[in-house]
Amino acid sequence: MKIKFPDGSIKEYEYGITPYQIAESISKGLAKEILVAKINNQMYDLNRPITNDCEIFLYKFKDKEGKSVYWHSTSHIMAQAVKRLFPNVKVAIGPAIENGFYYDFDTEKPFTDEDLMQIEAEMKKITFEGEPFIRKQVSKQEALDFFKDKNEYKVELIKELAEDEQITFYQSGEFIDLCLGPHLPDANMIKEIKLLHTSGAYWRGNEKNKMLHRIYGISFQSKKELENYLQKLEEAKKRDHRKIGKELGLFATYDQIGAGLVHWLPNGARIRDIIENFWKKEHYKAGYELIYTPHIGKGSLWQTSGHLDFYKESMYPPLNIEGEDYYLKPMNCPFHIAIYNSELHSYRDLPIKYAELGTVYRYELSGVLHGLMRVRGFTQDDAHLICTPEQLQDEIIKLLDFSLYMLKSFGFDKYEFFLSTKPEKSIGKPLDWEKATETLKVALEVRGFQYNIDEGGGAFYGPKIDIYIKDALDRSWQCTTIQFDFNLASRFNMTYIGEDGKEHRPYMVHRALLGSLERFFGMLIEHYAGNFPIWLAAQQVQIIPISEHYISYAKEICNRLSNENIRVKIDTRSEKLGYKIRDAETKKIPYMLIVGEKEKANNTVSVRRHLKGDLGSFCVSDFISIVKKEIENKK
RNA sequence: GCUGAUGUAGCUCAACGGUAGAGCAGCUGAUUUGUAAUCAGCAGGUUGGGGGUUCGAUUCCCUCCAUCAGCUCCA
Repeated sequence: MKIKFPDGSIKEYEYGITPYQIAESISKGLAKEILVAKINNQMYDLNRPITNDCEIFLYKFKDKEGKSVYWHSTSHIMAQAVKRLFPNVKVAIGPAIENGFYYDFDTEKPFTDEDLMQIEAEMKKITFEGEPFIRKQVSKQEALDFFKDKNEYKVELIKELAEDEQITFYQSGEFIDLCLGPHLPDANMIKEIKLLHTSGAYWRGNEKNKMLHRIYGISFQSKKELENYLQKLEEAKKRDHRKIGKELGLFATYDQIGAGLVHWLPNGARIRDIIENFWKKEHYKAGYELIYTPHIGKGSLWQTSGHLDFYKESMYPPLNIEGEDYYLKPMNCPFHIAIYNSELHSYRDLPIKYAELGTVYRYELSGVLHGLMRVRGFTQDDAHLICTPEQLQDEIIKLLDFSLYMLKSFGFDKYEFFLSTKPEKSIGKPLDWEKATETLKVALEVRGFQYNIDEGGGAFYGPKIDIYIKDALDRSWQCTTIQFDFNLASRFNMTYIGEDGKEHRPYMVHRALLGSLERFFGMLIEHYAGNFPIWLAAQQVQIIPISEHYISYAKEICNRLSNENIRVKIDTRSEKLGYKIRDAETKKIPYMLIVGEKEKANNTVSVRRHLKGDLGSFCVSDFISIVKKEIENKK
């Protein structure tokens, strides 16, 4: 048999050789590390004989494929442990996920933390027993017979498989499960296991189905890796915007006012003001007109826009005013279109770009609300771009550039692009959808951006490009969305007068760059862990007089900085220096200026940088220019 | 919305079927300080809201609200 390796080399092997033996023939080290193989695009267990000429890939834990198998096998071990401890529990499905694995169980009483500890201990026992994972091929009938009367979930899964499909069972010890595989050679390869938490999950994600109990966990090959992972979780917890938001007085929600309704506290509001000012300035520069529109509008408006047909479940019930229904706006588009339609437009006026920091209200299920990330009222940095067909492609490319410029300004420089296509529930002609999708695609390709396609993930009114950013912990967040919209233009009968003197239909693109100010702020907080760059910091400088004798000198400095538009305060409390420094550090104020006898005599300040410490003494004008430069560079 | 957990002072947390306690923050006073916590005193709570059981509830039960981990969905 000829076997081709990833480097292109081809070697001859005996019929029936296993991937493990092949790895062994290359090196003992490799054999020790590999977890799974891909044979002609099919994932193979390491001990599954190869019976054809093929191309082979071998995967280790560091590979996505390796991790996935490792975690999937761990989920089987978990199911096995659960079956040992709770024999009446039925197992449903248990895949590997991005970070670890889960398994869903049908059980009367949910798992407690003590149960998790017990299960974890049992899993350790199973890994010590080290039984091999054995792959068994069965017919559909055999499979059905096996699970009949035992487990309706497996029966349901099997029934959906094609008649002639190869069905496989995997057995480890006494535990047999329907499973496509592949798996690790044996349970002993799983070294470190941690069960993380439990939750409810509907069978097949459908709320009409029975609620199952899910256990999440993760496993690694070494204690160190597990510790690193847990540490990363800790780090994420420390950066949680909800925690930092409370500590720094950035934002709050209140029970008595309502869930998901955000209050921007003075420090957070100051940062928002800075973001908004920057945003407005850049939008004017980029040729946008800023507008403001109302928060409610008549039902007929939302009927025309299609929102009442396609978006009603996210809208609040109407307010009845003088016999007329008014709805809180879930989007800004109809208002922007009304402004456009209020006068006649020549092709010479286009493109028209209306931008608005528009506050919208959407009904979100109470269970999904989350800090600033998922709320019920939020402000989109919205804009609608209305242009001729000729301008379209160019405008989309400009938009991509503008988006990235904005994101970069806030310190985000890693992106992922998603192109979302026509969903099932949609309005508009298929041909329009095709054209729109193509325009977005071309824009991405012109800029050379790699992108993923989210099939059926578009909005009901058009295809879209979403940009996800990666933060300091490498987590992805959805930010920019650029959404095509052929439908509203025709629903509201938008037109412009062309060169030919006739009416034409313009194209419309709906976009939000930061997404929503609330979510974006949440991302900023977590990205910077609350240590905002100086241009964003609510307070930039804290002046700390060493004792009351230096307050007047401190005030002098404070005035000079204030006059330069630097956000500065003085700590006049009669506390020791260390106390005031600690306080300023805790508040994450970028610069502390310590002033005492020495500074007063020499007309200087002692500069301490947040998280960095003492930088030595500077004359005030030098300090001002350093700070101004830093603000200018958005560092 | 659903499953499970949680809700005690501004914050972090403790305690209990017999009307709640600490640290930090706050206030007052003393101190006048050199790069991450000076000392002392004071004040601070309808134990998330409502209802029930009980001689007595903050504790047990019900219900509502909110939060957390998920399911589902999205900016």
